[in-house]
Amino acid sequence: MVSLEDEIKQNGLKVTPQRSKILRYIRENSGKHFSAEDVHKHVVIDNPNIPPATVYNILKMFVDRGLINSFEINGKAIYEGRVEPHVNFSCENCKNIYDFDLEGDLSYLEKNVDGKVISTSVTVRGICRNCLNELEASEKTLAR
Amino acid sequence: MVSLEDEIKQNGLKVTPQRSKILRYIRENSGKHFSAEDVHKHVVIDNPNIPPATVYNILKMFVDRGLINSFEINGKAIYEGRVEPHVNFSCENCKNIYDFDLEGDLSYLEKNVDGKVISTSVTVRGICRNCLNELEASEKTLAR
DNA sequence: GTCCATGCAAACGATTTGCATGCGT
DNA sequence: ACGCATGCAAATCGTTTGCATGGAC
Repeated sequence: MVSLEDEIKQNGLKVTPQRSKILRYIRENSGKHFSAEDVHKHVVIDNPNIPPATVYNILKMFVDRGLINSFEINGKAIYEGRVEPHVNFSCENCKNIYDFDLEGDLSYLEKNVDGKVISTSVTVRGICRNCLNELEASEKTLAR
Repeated sequence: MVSLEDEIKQNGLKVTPQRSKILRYIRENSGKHFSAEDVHKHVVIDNPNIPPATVYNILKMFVDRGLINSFEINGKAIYEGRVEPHVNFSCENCKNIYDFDLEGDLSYLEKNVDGKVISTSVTVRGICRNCLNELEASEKTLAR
């Protein structure tokens, strides 16, 4: 069994409490999505002096090493523990991000790509089910 | 036949020279990718006083109306005329973006999505063919 | 002991906002 | 003529950089 600390070391990085804590947080919430600020807010609890810059650096390193995944939406980088391709659905209304699975064996994503692939993200902008329901409800109210 | 100006009008927007020029530029270079700054540089030729802010506003409106597509990479918004889903391959080395086609009927992308889809982008980070070749060549040179 | 990581402050760059003027309808 | 669009300046926000101190190996 490979610990998070081993993973960090195996990628040529030194193990520090900050790095362990950040990787653990993202990995243990694999279906969730975090901005750098979200991660900073979490690490600050145990580590009151850690500046945002350090969190930004650590996150970027983890992405470069493939330890976590990231994509950008609404002008911000979003980090997640799920590294295999899936759909990140971004709701224009509530700004939440939801994961959905892709169909099939995923090879269709990279079949025509000429070059070396590091990571693949599918981002869908739209209106989520919750917001659709609420918008529908408020339209009915207005129509009364 | 629907002109670009008609398309703008049909989406509830007023037609102005700035808007026509921007939409035409992006649509006539459908396989290319533009940052807001790229677009601004082009419009400024005919329109020396147009501020970046106006270009940003126009681009964002076009995306919201589905007239063009956009995605974000390396901290910047990128605009393109191709609105149907395809692969945007971003080379970490040369920073160029290349289009590749997706396989099949594309329904696999949104099959599991619960909500209303506005747009779908597939972004692949990697190293492009050109850079792979150059990197390989320079490794051989070093090994001599 | 050496080198890399952290902590901190300041800078940066892409984008947004507010407001007066101008133009499309 | 009305209302939205443009032009302009300033502000905002996420992120990056430079440098001194501290901790991992």
